[in-house]
Amino acid sequence: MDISKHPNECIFHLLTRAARRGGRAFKAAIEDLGLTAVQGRVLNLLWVMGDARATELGEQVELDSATITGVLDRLAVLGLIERRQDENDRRVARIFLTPAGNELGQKINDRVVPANEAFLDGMTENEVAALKKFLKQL
Amino acid sequence: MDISKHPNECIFHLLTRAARRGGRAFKAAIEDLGLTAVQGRVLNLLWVMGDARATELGEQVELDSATITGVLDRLAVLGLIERRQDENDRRVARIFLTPAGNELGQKINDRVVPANEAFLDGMTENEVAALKKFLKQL
DNA sequence: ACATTTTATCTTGCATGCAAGATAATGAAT
DNA sequence: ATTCATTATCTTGCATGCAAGATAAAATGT
Repeated sequence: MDISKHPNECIFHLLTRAARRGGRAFKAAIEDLGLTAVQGRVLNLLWVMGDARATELGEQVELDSATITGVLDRLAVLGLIERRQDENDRRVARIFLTPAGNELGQKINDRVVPANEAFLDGMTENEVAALKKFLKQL
Repeated sequence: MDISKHPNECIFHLLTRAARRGGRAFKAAIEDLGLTAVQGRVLNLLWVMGDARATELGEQVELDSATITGVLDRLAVLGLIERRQDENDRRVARIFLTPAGNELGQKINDRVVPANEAFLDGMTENEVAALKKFLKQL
């Protein structure tokens, strides 16, 4: 199949479409908790990691420093996280969950597995494993 | 593998990361032409389709009407496209490439296949086919 | 014909996404 | 110690991404 005349064969096109659909599905899964998809992913990631540096979170969710700063700002305003200067390296902003953030992080976590299953409905376990393997190596 | 403790197993996480990497790769492939990744994809799509309604373009690239409006605005300012009211249905904005847009659309198209190959380097043809099939059905 | 509903696009407001550059603190080299 | 390079974060400016709602034109129902 010739990509040049079939946009649907272009990997960039396909990845963008799939990611947007996934983003909407995840957003729908956590919408009632009052967070956007990105905020939810960052909060859940922090819940899994315990605490982390701002840049570390950004790397995990593939956001650059400019973007993660804004996301953390909003999570802080919502009272879900706290920024504390690292004692050993005062350049570092160490991020902690507040009790409210911890609670919400866990709630999101409880929904991740069902949301994944719903989104991947129709694919066999082997197919899902293959898809994930491909996505990881890109 | 338990997703709840391993963000890297979450399909939303994996799709977002892969799509962002793809976006950067595509952007790098067309950067010297002076367009963003989204603008490039829309212009190339229009080049393939000949002409199209605004909404039609938005559906293809998975952008909603609010977003596609802005993208088309910028492409129009750059002198690459023209908006003409459809004669049969005056609600419809029919989008046409200008000569400059047509030329640029083709240049982008010439780079799509090489950029795909570079990005998918390391995967076999069968793996690529499987990946695309999965992405299409999500 | 007229009111209602639907459709295509645009507008507004806010949240990413990212390039480029500013700032401050650490580390390395002399 | 002082200079230089590096690192972590933040700021600015502009381009998506999208919810909600406005607007105008077309289709539908009575």
